[in-house]
Amino acid sequence: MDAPQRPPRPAPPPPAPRRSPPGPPPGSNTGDVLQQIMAITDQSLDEAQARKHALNCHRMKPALFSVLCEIKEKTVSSIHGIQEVGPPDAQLLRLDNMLLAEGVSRPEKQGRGASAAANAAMPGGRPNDSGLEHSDYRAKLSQIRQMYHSELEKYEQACREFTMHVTNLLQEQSRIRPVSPAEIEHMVGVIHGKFQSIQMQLKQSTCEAVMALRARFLDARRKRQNFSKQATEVLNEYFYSHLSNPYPSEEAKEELARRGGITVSQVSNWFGNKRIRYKKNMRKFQEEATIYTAKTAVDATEVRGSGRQASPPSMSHSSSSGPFPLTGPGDTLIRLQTLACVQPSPRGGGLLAQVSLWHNPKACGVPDPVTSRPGAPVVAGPRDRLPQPHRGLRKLS
DNA sequence: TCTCATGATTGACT
DNA sequence: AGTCAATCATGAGA
Repeated sequence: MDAPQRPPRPAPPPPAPRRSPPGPPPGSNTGDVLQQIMAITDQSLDEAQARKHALNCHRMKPALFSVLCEIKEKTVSSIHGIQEVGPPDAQLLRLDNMLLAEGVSRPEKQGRGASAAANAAMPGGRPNDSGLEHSDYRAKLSQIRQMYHSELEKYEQACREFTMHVTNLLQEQSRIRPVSPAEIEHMVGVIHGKFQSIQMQLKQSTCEAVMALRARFLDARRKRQNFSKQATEVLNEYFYSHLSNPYPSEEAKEELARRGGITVSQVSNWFGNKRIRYKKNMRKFQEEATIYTAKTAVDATEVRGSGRQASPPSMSHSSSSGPFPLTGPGDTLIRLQTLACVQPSPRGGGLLAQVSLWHNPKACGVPDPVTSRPGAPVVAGPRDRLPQPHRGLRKLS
């Protein structure tokens, strides 16, 4: 079909009925065309409706419509090119993968990923480590997940509604202007694309939130943070009340961790550090030892007085030296050493071995390192260490 | 800013 | 696997 010679707008292209209006035949000059247009605008509403109906019923209408659609499609695609269509976004994929790995993408019930991430984030990475931090992390992750899903649902709802609205609108308009199904589909694609970019922003900010959360918990493992006073007291109390054998069993460690609000790994670290530092510089710890052993003695007295146990059973049975009545640091060792000399253990190592290994490899008769030889390292060198009976003892306990 | 204390990490050892 | 010893890294106080 040849292009109309008159201006394309504002009148719809009525090829056939163009002949119907009275007046001069289709003119070749612009004046005639303008006059026709003016005539149309001057028509009453009824007349216009009638003409519209006539146009819709015209036998050439379907053919004309499809041709116009074709032309329009070509024009539109040449203008927009293929800018809307692109490969699946790699970044979006990455975000999806990360959210999936973090357990955020899953619906509310936590998946394995969430708990795995939570475990990984815990200091020591143990599933049973520190319920406090664990639950805190999970709670925050759950909050993020909830927000993410609620926002996602909102966006999807809005997208559905908007798509439906635009589709309806285009279908409505297709009665009066050339709108092909492909164009509607394209429009829907454009809308989805726009909403997808919004979704990506949502995913991105969710990822950021998760990363920040992880950083807070995961990096806390590397970042040194002083223990609370409560934790330090609990650990010190155990250490000084088990000075002859400061090797808590797994159960005792768990109990200490629970009471101090720290992890089992942290308890192990603490005891490792404490043993070494105590041995290296006993003089420095003398005051501390006095305080804590005195405290323990007071507690023990209270227990005897009330007939009740002050500390959990696992704390006292975890080490063979636990139940000894302690009144002071020096007193502790003297009593233990004396006892060890008098009563050698039938197991070969026994208390003597514990005491001598921890404080003095030469066992009895050696001055108490805490009281008599302050500052002097009694410790054997790293390579001439004696065997460690606590291992076997702990296995037996 | 310096120093000390202290929790965490690492490699070797048993 | 648990521990020791050395070392690192960082928080806290002077």
